[in-house]
Amino acid sequence: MPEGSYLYCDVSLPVPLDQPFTYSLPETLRHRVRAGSRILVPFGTRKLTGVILRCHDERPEVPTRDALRLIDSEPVLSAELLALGRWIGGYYCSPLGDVLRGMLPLASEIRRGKVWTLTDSGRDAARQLLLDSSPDDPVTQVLRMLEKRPLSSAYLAKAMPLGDKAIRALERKGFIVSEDVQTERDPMRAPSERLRVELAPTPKEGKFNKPERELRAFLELHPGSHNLKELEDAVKNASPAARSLARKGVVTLKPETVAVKIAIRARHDLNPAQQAAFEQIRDAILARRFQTFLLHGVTGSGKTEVYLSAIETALEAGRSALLMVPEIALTPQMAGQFFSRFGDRVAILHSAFTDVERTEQWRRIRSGAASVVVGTRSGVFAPVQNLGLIVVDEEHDGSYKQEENPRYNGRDVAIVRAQAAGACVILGSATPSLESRYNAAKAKYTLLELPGRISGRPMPVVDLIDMRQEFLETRKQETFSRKLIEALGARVENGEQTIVLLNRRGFSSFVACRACGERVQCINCSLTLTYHKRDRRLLCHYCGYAEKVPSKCPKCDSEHIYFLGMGSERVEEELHRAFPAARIARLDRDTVTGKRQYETILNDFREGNYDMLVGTQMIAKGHDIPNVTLVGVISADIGLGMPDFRAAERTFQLLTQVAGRAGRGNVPGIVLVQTINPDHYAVRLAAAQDYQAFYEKELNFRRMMHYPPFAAMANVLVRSEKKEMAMRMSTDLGFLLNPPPEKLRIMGPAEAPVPRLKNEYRYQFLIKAASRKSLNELLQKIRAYAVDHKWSATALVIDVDPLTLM
DNA sequence: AGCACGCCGACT
DNA sequence: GTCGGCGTGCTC
Ligand SMILES: [Zn+2]
Ligand SMILES: [Zn+2]
Repeated sequence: MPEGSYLYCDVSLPVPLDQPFTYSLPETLRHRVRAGSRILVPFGTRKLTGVILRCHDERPEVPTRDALRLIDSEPVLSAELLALGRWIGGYYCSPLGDVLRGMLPLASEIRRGKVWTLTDSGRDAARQLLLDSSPDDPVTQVLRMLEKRPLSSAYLAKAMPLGDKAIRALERKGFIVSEDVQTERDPMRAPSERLRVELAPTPKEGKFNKPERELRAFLELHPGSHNLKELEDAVKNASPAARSLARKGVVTLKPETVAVKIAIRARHDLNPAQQAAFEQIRDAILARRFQTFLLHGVTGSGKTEVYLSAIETALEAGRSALLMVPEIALTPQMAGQFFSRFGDRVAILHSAFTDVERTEQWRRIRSGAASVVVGTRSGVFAPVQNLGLIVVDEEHDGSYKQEENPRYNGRDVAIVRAQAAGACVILGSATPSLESRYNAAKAKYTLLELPGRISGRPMPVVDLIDMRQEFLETRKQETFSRKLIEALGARVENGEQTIVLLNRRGFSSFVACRACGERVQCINCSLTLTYHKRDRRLLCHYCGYAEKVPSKCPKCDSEHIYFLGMGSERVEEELHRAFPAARIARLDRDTVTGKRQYETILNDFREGNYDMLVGTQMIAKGHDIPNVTLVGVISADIGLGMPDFRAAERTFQLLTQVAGRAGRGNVPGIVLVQTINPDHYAVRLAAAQDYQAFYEKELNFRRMMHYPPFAAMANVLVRSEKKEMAMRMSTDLGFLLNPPPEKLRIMGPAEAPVPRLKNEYRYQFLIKAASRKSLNELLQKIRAYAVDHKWSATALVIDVDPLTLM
């Protein structure tokens, strides 16, 4: 890496303008700038943090402004990662600035902070106003808050959602001023259990209060670093004392290293199938050859042991390894497996960590101190050196796809990164995505199969229950079939645990009027509101809008309101009614607001504090769901009716995954699946646990319809708050795309499946292309068209390789 | 995307 | 007359 002296640098900025900006470098920065470092630059009236793409001496045609400050002396993005970012920008049609922002260790750090301060005249005005104006006037409130201390605009916006106008009015009058601040994260803000305190090498002298003196004395007596929380037992008020001593330079605070205390776990011997799979992977790693493996094995077939052995091989060869897991699976238990095998060589990248902890993990990875990285989707950007292996567990999982810009798929980015690095990739799944499995069939990937469960554990027995037949026989529309009730009752009797799945949140999915047929809709979206009984309100699952439960029809005033469609909350209630003595827990987005509750509920279930676990797909995913003897599926039909070509695949995956939770030890589990589509191939073949048959059937459908993996696909959506605007954009784009270029099929313009969402009208085009190249060329043409016609940057949404078509 | 500038209705 | 609405244009 050349370290010369440069006059200019090209900077990528987090703005929707897909171009670099050239800045001149002041004397002090000329020899320090490097491609991949962050830099603070003036941009219009603002200051922005961008990433340096290139340093050079070529005077640009336009006049330049001076860069302000270099943030990193060492690049945060290596040349390898910069190149990967460029690839993502091109492939997924996203501005490079957006891509790079998402690759940085702390995306939040990029967001510039603005702090509002009262001016002198503002202080006078505040005193006046506080005397004679109403206290709930937003202007008065803002002044009162700022009188105590300056506040960040983010804080003000949160405290007063409607204070925006008041703030601007006050600024115009000169009562308040704003200042751009580059927020340096204050390490002292972390909770005490996550901090270690140590005496500074040359502690400064000064006046101290009692807790400060005691803490200092303790640290002199017990040299080394101590966990701050634990110190509080020995020294009263240690936490505030440590923080104030740190400010005075007497002690230093640093983040606690994430430590899970588990004894180094002995490695299991691999069974023959595992060994055979491992040997192929090992050979590729040792040959430093880029190769992608698809490791296909049912739940409990021992994929993890293969991962662990492969990672070990990479480490022994002096290379590092990256393990990607779905968002929901990254739990302490999951991390613990890796700590126990690889000790402190492991770094965990997790959104639940504080900024300080994440920075610390990131630093350990870049320095090479950590050579095994466990992370989620964005973990693919971990700054590992000398990458030898990337494992993508549950490769079919939807959480690898980012549903906002840049809309990349972490699994696919992993493969591109590995290819550039000459590394291996293992894609693991019990239900591989059609794309991956097809790539294996075409020999683009190497297929490795792990047949059956390890140590001869039996596969579960799956029974389909035809709910149409059940209705004919009982003449009653019940939630639970007689067979399921009986099976659940027997488990409660025996003290065995059960899992009950219904992949739909809430109590009932809509509220309707018997008199006029009206269904209560969201005011922002063309969707019905879901009834949430516990919260006594109707909720929109897409925009969060909520309203009270109506007692009469909002349209015709009739009081004959009824609730339709069943959700997990109602299943829980009906189970309570059917089994009053059973202890029941529910696991879905409504009972799990943070990571903590998820773990608490599962731990309680594991310890036997509950008899039944009801929930949505959350109870099917995740590695730490305990196995049970009975799994009940209330309705396999949810999702099958979705206007989405992946509906069958998703249903198959979900049913297969939840069935995998059945069976303990040598006792085969039982899975009872209720459905009104017992003949649908996704349901039938999931019950038969026949992946191969499903794959072939679904592949035929995709081939016939020119869907992936037989076409490269993109969803192009235009949106606007004004319906006419959205329609005009879609018709204009329709003309541009007509006639469609060679080798491209274009469906649209059409209303999006959700025509109005978050107060925006939406129209879409589905583009299917025989070649990647022709698809990308067309998409770039569409982008250029949008820029030429001055569409707002948010009006056009391009989703390459979409997972959902909403 | 932000943010400034600029041009028109409706309030002191 | 000013205040404040949001259309338009620019950012190295
Ligand atoms: Zn009505
Ligand atoms: Zn809504």
